[in-house]
Amino acid sequence: MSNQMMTLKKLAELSNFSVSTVSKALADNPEISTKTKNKIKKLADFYNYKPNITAKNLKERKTRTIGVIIPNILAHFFAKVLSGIEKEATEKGYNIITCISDESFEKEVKSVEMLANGSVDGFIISISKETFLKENFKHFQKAIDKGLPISMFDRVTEKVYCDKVVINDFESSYLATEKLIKCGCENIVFVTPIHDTSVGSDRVRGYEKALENGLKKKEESKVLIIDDYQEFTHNFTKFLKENKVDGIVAADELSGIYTMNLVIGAGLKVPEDISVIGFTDGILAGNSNPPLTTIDQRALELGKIAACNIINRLEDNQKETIQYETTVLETYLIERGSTDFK
Amino acid sequence: MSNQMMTLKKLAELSNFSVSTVSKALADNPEISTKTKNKIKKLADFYNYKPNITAKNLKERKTRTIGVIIPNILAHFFAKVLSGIEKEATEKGYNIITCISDESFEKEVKSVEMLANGSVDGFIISISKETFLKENFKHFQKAIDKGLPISMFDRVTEKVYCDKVVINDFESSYLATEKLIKCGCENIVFVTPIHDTSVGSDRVRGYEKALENGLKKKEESKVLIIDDYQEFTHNFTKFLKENKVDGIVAADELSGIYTMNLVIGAGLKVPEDISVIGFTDGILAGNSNPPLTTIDQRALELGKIAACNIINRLEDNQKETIQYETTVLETYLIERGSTDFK
DNA sequence: CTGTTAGCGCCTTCAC
DNA sequence: GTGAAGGCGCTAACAG
Repeated sequence: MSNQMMTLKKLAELSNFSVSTVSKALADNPEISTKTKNKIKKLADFYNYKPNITAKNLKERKTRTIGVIIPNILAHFFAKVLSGIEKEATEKGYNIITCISDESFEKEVKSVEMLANGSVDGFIISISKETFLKENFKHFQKAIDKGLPISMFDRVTEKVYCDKVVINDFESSYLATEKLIKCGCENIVFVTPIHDTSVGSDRVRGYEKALENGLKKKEESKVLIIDDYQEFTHNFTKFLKENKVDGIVAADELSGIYTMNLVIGAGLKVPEDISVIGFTDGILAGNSNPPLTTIDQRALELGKIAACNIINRLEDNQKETIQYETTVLETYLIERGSTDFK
Repeated sequence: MSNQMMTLKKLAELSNFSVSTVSKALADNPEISTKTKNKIKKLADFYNYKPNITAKNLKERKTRTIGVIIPNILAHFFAKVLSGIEKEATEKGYNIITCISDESFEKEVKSVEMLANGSVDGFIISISKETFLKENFKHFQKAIDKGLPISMFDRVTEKVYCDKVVINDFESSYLATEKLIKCGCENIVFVTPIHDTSVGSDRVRGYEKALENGLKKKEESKVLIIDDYQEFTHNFTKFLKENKVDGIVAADELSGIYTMNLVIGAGLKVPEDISVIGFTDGILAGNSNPPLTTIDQRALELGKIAACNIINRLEDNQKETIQYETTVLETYLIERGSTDFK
């Protein structure tokens, strides 16, 4: 904030009115005469006066700013959700302060605590991996107890009572697996870099259920967890040699593309030898070779709804009465070149 | 901001000390006796007291918040720069408010104006396409005149006098083109979706200069501008049929990948028939098929330096004396499968 | 119609 | 050692 800003006080001195008259005039208060209003408005305009937001915030005890805490911004999915949030927030006159937890519990806690000191009116959060591992959600509860509502998206937990928006991960994963089964795949593996998260486990369950229902002969599910891509490269290539695989469901976009490239690198063909489906309809999926069939994660809508949820909550006056809601978005399959009927 | 926050005043009532004593005690002011300090600190701890940032900001006339205005967050390059900014800012105790101009002049102006009312202490900006087209940079100058410094990155303009950080776009593009010439390419086209920007025109110049210096026979440069990808798909496919092309330099990552896919889609081989080089070492380039040779744009460092620039400026007291600087980062070529010696 | 006063929460003289 | 007072910039209740 600079110190050469025009203030009501200076404007009052310049115009020979009192501070409150100036304030009222600029607010178009009917108490003030048109003549005075015009005089003051002209002056304010001339000096390019803009009311100081910080002072206004202090007075009104709100900031019209939302804290957004996401695990990672390099994943296209989160970038897209963020753009959805930003758009909605801007339209409704809110700013967003973005913090990246980088999948770290500690950073997440710090970000919440730091922003809970009056910097924001509420939060939009997608939970970090480490937080799921620790099963420690106290920092969220503390914020809520302080009067700062939270709106969660995608990675959520039933341990915290607040508004949430997710896609139907179980069904989506079921759908993807079923699609592969219909394509004739009989040895389908599930690849996941997000095994510890809520969405990760829902997607595994959907995959397993689809196998259980769909395949004639009983086939055990195979879930390959990615902690480190280097390591995975080695392990998966080995796995491909030692096991029959004809279908892959990947829990996100990058792992889908990455796995597909490993398959191709191993001399196999996609989709002829192995079909691949990923999650998130991002920039990778549309531009890979072959293009990746995906479950659309509806990132923009997730962001929009998450923002609406928190803003409604903030602007609602009888806060106690409204129940918290979990919105579940339906998804659909976008068929591209990485899957095919055989 | 919630209304159930602990304040100095409440703490004063609870402890039977005055507000100023409580304030001093918590600030570890030596005037206060150790006994009182301990008593008050314990109480503050118990009630999880955190000083209200807004009030502090008003008092100190600063926000420790930086406004970041970028054209687009879905491009991996900008997401990466943003993560670099966020990291550096967080470490130095600053928050960032992010606005996405979406390449629109109007949104950019609005964002600057809105944040210039006391929401932020300064700006980090990468200029929108439309702003370059309009050649109107007054909104930046106004912010600076108000005492809000600006730090620009990547897309900059010499019309505004402020700190800047860029890569050596001319040389980088020269390098990329030269590389193709060394590979034996003789019909190299330049593809650009950012023709109107500073970086866009520098890269075209680098390409043209390299052609001029490197090719034996005089070959005219061919710059294909992408306004709309749909349209480009049609035009470029036609262009490929009607013209001899054996090398492509793309001004960013997506256009590189996209063009490569069009080449492959037309039945040609990369790199055997046509070599391709793009800009930005992003997630697309590393995972395409073949992987794309690129000029690394050093996004993380750009973000870090842009953040350092603005923070140094904000924390510097004899503002007048320090000259504005433009930092130019060297780049390097990351060779992958889309180029090859013939 | 206009001005005085008070207060949002914090910090910082200055007085006791 | 502790407290009272004033002010950051704004708004609003209350006088005049």
